[in-house]
Amino acid sequence: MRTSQFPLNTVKETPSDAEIASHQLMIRAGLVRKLAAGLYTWLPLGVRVLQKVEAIIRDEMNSTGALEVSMPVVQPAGLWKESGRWEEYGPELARLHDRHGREFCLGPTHEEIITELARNEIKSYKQLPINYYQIQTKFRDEIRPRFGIMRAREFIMKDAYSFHLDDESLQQTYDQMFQAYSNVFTRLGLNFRAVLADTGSIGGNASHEFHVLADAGEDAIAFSTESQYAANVEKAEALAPAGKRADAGEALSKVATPNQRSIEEISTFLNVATSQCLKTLIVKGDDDSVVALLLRGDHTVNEIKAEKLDGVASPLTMASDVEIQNATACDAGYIGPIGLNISIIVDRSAAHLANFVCGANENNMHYTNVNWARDLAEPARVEDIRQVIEGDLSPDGHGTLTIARGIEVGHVFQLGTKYSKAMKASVLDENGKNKTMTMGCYGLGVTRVIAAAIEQNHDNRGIIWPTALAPFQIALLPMNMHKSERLKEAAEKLYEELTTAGFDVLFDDRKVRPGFMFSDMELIGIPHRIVLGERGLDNGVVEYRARTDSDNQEVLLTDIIALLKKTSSA
RNA sequence: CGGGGCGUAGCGCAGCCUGGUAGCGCAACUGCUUUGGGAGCAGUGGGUCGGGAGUUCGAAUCUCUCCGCCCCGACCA
Repeated sequence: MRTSQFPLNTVKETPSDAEIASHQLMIRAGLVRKLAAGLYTWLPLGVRVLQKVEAIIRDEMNSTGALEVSMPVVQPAGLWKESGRWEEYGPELARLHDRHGREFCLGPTHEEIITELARNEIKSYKQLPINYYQIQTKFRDEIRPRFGIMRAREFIMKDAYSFHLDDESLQQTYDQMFQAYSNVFTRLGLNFRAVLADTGSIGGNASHEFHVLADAGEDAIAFSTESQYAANVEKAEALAPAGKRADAGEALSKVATPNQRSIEEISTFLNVATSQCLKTLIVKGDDDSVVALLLRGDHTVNEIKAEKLDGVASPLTMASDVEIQNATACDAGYIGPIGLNISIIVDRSAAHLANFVCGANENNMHYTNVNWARDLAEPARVEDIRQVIEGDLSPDGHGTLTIARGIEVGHVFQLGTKYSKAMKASVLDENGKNKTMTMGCYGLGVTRVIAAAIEQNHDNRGIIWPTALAPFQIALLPMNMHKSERLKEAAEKLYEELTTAGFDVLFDDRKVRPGFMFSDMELIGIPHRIVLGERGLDNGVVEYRARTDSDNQEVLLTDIIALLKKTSSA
């Protein structure tokens, strides 16, 4: 491709409304343009990248035997009412009417449609298992679209849905999909983790999210330093600290702590570590009651874990000042478990504390050297209610946890019969009996994975595409070609040879200055660059430089193709 | 949804407080020069100042209203 035929819509200035690197670079490199909040147009360069990703996904999906279909974006409300999601889904589901007043929605996902297809087309167990997939545009009316392509309202997703007679078959396909996803992300050259996800109320045996590790990620991931264990921070179990609780030391004492309310203030004022303080949170319980949650001072409560507990209101809600006054006779900031007359739930780590500091249930007073069993009863109810932190023991017993941010780019899920049951999708089994099919679903964010790849691969000059994603493999840059017929001939010849050798080449035949070409090619992230100049031509050499290199390398014109074949396959 | 901010040329912004008829840089176009890291000089074109209403002799500027966009958000205990 020639730049004279393939415009590069690059911009030098960083758009003011782009926060993260991938968003800025996608605009600057001319991959996308914003149309409205959360809506983007893909330019020719961006489409090439999209197509690369889609090709890899198709390749991996097809090799598992999955079958490509294409379902409508506009979906009739009836099916959503059947599944119950017309009511379940909030305003994120964009609803509309046609000219006859019939109700429709823009598909945020396609479970209903595929289940409708399956119940009509699949009658016998002999047709199972089957796995349908599509690469399709989705629409979710996000509360707050942000980060460009990363959290857009309209986006492209590969979604697959498998149907089975039994759970064993589902597990098999699930494992295949897990492997296919790992293959896709590996081929795309991404640093990713398969993360254990909560199967929640929908049930099923397993669910994994695939996350690309990047600082701009919206999710925090905890993963083991030594094993394959990885989980969303919200879901990672916090084990009790190892070893026995320390023995009680000095006697309990009550100290004045005027105007010292927060853990940080108390820690500084009394010169004790925050991990030696006890944090007492008062939250709403069932009915009109309130409940105390006890945590170590350096830990934070995990709302998801806490609100699941019996006696705790869901969603987790902090008690009001009035409720705190009624329950404790002191202000927030001086609450503690000693003499507290409401039900108490103690975090595992807090139950392991000895000689700790806590509020005295009296304004401007705290206790020090507090010990369970000696100064107050042993915790009656110990639960895991906190967020894991870096360095915690890995829940699987191997290694400790590291915490990194991740961008969710894939999710594989054993759905079970949620949709097939609601929508009566069944087949006849060997005995001629009706049997509800069991389902799996497997999503992969096509547009998001591109943003994620850029987050993970860029520098101050622009994008550094992994080979598999690059819109072009090679940038062929002749220096001032318009001034030298000899150079033009050599460049044309090399372009021809490279193209014939099977490379995607971007031949910069614009009449622009060298620096301009270099900057453009670096911004759009072409992995390999060949510079042709008059001087080199005299010696039969060109300059080669990989996007990741900092120096040029002189290569004989006759060797360049062999070199590129070697480096691009390595 | 709540809170904060922004909307002026294709892009990035100034002007607004204190009303007097719109400017800077980049980009675009033309010419000359230049030519190995986003060139220089000269010139040209481009604006319903987000929309509407109001106050005023006069509104980008003040008031009201609508729209669009961006950012942040429920552990003080």
